[in-house]
Order: sequence, then structure tokens, then C-alpha cells
Amino acid sequence: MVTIRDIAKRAGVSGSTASRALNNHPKISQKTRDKIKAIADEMGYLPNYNAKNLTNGVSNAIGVVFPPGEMSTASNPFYVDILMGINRELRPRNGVLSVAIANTMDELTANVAALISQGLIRYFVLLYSKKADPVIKLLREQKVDYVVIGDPNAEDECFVNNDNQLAGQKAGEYMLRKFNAKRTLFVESDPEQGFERKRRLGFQQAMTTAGIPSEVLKVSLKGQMKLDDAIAQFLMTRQTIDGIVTTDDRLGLMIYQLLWRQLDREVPLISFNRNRTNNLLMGPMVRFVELYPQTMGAAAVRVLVDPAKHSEMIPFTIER
Amino acid sequence: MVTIRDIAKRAGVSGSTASRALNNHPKISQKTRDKIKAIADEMGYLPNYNAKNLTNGVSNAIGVVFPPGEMSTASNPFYVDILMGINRELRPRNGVLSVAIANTMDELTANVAALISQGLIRYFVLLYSKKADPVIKLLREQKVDYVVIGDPNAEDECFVNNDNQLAGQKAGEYMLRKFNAKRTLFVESDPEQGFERKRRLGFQQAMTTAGIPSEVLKVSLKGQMKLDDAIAQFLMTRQTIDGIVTTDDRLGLMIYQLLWRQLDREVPLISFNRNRTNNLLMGPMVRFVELYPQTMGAAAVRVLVDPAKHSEMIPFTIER
DNA sequence: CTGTTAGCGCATTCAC
DNA sequence: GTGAATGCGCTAACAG
Repeated sequence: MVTIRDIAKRAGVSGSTASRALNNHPKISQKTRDKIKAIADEMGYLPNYNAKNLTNGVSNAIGVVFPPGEMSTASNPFYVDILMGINRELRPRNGVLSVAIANTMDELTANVAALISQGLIRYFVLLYSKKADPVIKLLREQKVDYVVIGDPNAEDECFVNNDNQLAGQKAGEYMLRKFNAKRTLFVESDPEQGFERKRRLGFQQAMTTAGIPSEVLKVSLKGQMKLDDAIAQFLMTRQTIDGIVTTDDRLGLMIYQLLWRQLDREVPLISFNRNRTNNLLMGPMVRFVELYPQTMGAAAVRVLVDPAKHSEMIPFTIER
Repeated sequence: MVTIRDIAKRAGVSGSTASRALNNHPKISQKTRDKIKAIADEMGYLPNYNAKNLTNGVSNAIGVVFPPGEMSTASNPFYVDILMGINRELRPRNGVLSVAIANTMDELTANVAALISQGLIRYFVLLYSKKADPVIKLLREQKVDYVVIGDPNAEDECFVNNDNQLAGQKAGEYMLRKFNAKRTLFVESDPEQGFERKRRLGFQQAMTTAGIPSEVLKVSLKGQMKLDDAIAQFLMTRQTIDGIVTTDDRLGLMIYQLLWRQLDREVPLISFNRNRTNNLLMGPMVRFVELYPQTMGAAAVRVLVDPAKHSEMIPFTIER
């Protein structure tokens, strides 16, 4: 391992000068700075972050908090994309990504607590949003910075989000305008999650504006019942349905096919949360509200690191 | 922050004694050990791992390496479960979980390199398995320990895996025995991934043993074509099919429904890689080969930490 | 069994 | 602008 002293020696300066040069300390002549940086490069110097963190009393890591297993939602694959985005923004800053993940809220909270005190982590990204969250309570007590991906729970909370209501509205309008669908069914799974409710509200608003009654089907993914049958039955009584907007593409795939089978014709569909690896759901009448999870992850890091940034809304698009 | 000296002072001993007591050093009297631990507890002491790591020259973190985005496979949601399992085993040891994730192999390799030299991480879990992997090359050069989840690429490589061939065979036998299916179709997506090929081999072996010809359909998830149609067409020419075994439950969902629609009857299906949040695919004739990803993650940590352990095979079950 | 000393790699006083 | 000295929190010799 090549230390800062190695390069100091090689440059004929003291350790402190080398340190200052590498950290762009203002009172170092441009000349020595360049020289030292060149040598460091040449020797393949990489700072030891354990030492760095020890002296600064903080960590270069950010903690990413997954939702507890007990509240695991439908958007699982989303997370990996967010991680990718976070790391894309983190790597150039030489940050590392640590995760907290557990089955229960208690374990999760303990995990975060450990990261804070053992590792001195000062920045966190929450991959979920929940009111009265014990993790957030802890974070605030410890005065560490955090950003939630999703709806903020308090005024002063940093967040990265989509405009879900607008997205719902645009999806509805798209149905009307491009597919001329007059009886679109909105399918949601768990509207307690704020984002689903907002999408529905936006959708309903679009329908109201167009003077069209809107129909909503709630499919709880939690009950282990025979969804196929239940939904098929429901659809049977709604033969006039000529469009679907759904908040989850797995739900979408299912209903899409059920409806196709029943009506013997294809019905246009718009789905959120596209699963990139899931190109099973497609066709000329299928669209996705693309939310750009990687972009969201990257934005989270920016909001976290830049004290001036309080939040970022990530634009969406509707595409095939 | 309460340091080891604080508790030493309070206990009337020296720093090193306190350190030794807390680390269960053998040559500390049971009495002082208990006393010091009690005090530490009472004061809410938590070790500073940056300091610890600095002196030991190693990290308490393990690095989890995701497959590069460019080779992202179908098993995405699996990963989150594995993380959960890893952390379950890691937390009691006060370990932290860091991740390396990137879009390209180059970025990923750089990420891992940084974790090694900057963070001094000495243990890695690879969430994928690939021949001639540059990350593995790096890991071996740097002499850090790692374990792959999946097929090992070399004799001396530590791994955690399922017996995929046996699983394929059992799935085939299950079809024959429980569903009396004589013309089961095996659906695979990307057999270059070793595990898919093994499952197929096992399946074919079961069929051969039973004296039944086996049929295999390969559905590449990579081509952005209209799979629906292609598969429907294929199925049209195979009206005698009376069972399906598939390596991916999204594929399974699709084919299941397509076939149902075409034949107007339900066909038994066995799928791998169950997506826990995906209880859309079910019914009296649906089974899953449950691979227990959480258990796999936990096993990976054990293999990594225990020098005597070289590998672990995680048993599977076939269930509804 | 326990205390003293030294040092991990780095950043930061304080002098010059 | 630069160097020498100090300490972050902890562990590992080396005494005793």
C-alpha cells in the first residue's frame, strides 16, 4: 500500500505538504501541487479512507436503507436500478455505498444505528417512505442527513420524487388522445403507498376533465387468493372496458392477458414501474410511464451532498 | 462518542486492558472482563470501526458485487433477497455490507479495486458467475477472499449454489408423477447462464429415464421482438403439450396464460426463481422450485468467514 | 494477568 | 508556502 508519506518522500516534501496538495488546500503553490499529484498518480496512490475517516470523524460512505421485508412492495427490481444510479454519482466522489436491509423494522433500525455509530456514516438514502418511521426518527435524533426517495413526510425533509399525480393524469390523457379509450380501467394494488393514490388521483382528474366516469379496481397483492379468478370475474362484468392503466407491470401483464382472452381483442395498456428485464409485456398498444430509477438514485446523492439542494423532481416520459 | 478510554477510566484500568476485555482476549480475568463489559454496556459504548480497521489494516465490511448492467439477467428481484440473507448473517458479527454496482465491466472492476485499496475490504460476494471475469482476476491478484453465488469457475473457488441439475430432474419427475404429464415443454431463456443449462439437463435426464421425448423451447429475452406472437405460434404446433417447466416465473406466467388461452384448458406448470412479491402466478396446477435466496446469502457469508468452509449447496424444495 | 509505549495513515494546528 | 508535531480510537508488542 502506497501511503501519503511515500509520495512525500519521493517528492522531497513533508507529509503535511503532500496531504495539503492532494486535498487542494489553497495555500499550496500550483507548482508543488501539480508535481505531487503527478507523483501520486504515477505511484498509484489511493487514500486510505479508514485513516481519513478517523481523522475527520466522518465517513465517506452513504447508507442506503431498504424497506423492511415486512413491508416489501411490488417494486423490487426498481431498487437495483436506484443503487446503480446512486453509485454512478458516488464513485467519482470516491464514496462508498453501504446498505441497511432487514426483515423487521426493529432490525432495520438497529442496523442503521450501527452504521451511524460504528461507521460514522452521516448520509442516508431511504428507498421507501412511510409515516412515523422509526428509522427517520433515529436519523433526526442523531442529526444525520438523509433523503427519501418518494413522498416526504415532513416539510423540511429532503426528497427525490416523481410527480406521480401528473403522471397519472398524463397516462389518462394519453389513453383518451392516442387510443381513444372511453372506458379506461385504473388498476391499483396498495394505495396506502402514497404514490399509487396520487397516480389514481391524477388519472381520475383527467377522466373528470374529459367528462368520463372512471373505474378503479384494487387488487391487493397481499391476500394469497386466486387473483386470476377474482379479476376474471370482475372483468366479465365490465365488457365495455377499452383501456387499462396500471401501477405495476406485473399486474398489467396479467390483466392484459386476461382481458385479451376474455374479450378476444387487445386492449391498450399503460403501466408504471417498467421492469427493464421484463420485455414480455409489449405490443402496439402497450406503453410505459418511464420513471428513470437510475436518475433518481443519482439525484438522491446530489441532494444529499449539496447543502443548497433540498429536493429534486425527476421527469417521466410515456413511451413504448 | 464514548471511546474505549472513557470506559477504561471509569473502570480504573488501562486502555489496553479494556480493549482486550472487550475483544475477549484469553488472558483477561473473567472478573475484570465482566466488569468492563458491564460498564461498556452501561455507557453505550460502540467501537469505532474506522479506528479498528485502521489498526488492523483490514475492514469489517464485505463487498457485494452485482452483475454489470450490461449482463443483467432475468433474476433481478432475487438479489434483494440475497442481500437480506447476507446482512442477516453479517449484522451479529458487526459487519457492514458495501456494494459494487455499475453498468459496464470496466466501471465495476474499478469499483471493486477502489473498495479493496481505499476501504481495505478483504471479503467479496459475487452475485453472478461468469468465465474470464475481470473482477475475479482482480480479486485473485489482490489475494482477497471471495465467494460466488452460482457455478464456480475454478476448482479452488469458493461458492454457494443450488444443485440445479437435480432440481431440473426433480421438476421433471414431479410433472410425471403428480400431474401425469407426458409431453412437458421445457422453456429456457439464456442457457449460456450455466444454471439454466443444468436445469435443462436434469429435466431431460428425467424424461429420458421415463422413456419420454423431451421438448425444449428457447425464448431469448434479449431480442426486443414480439414474443407473444412467436411463442403463440410455436405453441400452436404443439397442441399435445400437457405440462410446462420454466426457468423464470415471468416467462412462466406468460406461457401459462398463452397456453391456457389457446388450449382453453389449464396446463400444469413448474417455475424456478419465484418472485415472492409476484403471487399472480398460481393455481392448483402451479408449483415452484423454491431456491431460498436468503439462505444462499447467509451461506455466502459463512463460507467467506470460515476458512474451513469451501462451499455450500442450498437445498431446494418444490411447492405451491 | 495488566500497564506502558508505539504506531496504523492522515489532517491539522502551530511555528517558521 | 512549507515543515514538525500532535492526535483521531484502537490494538499489539513489550515489559512486568
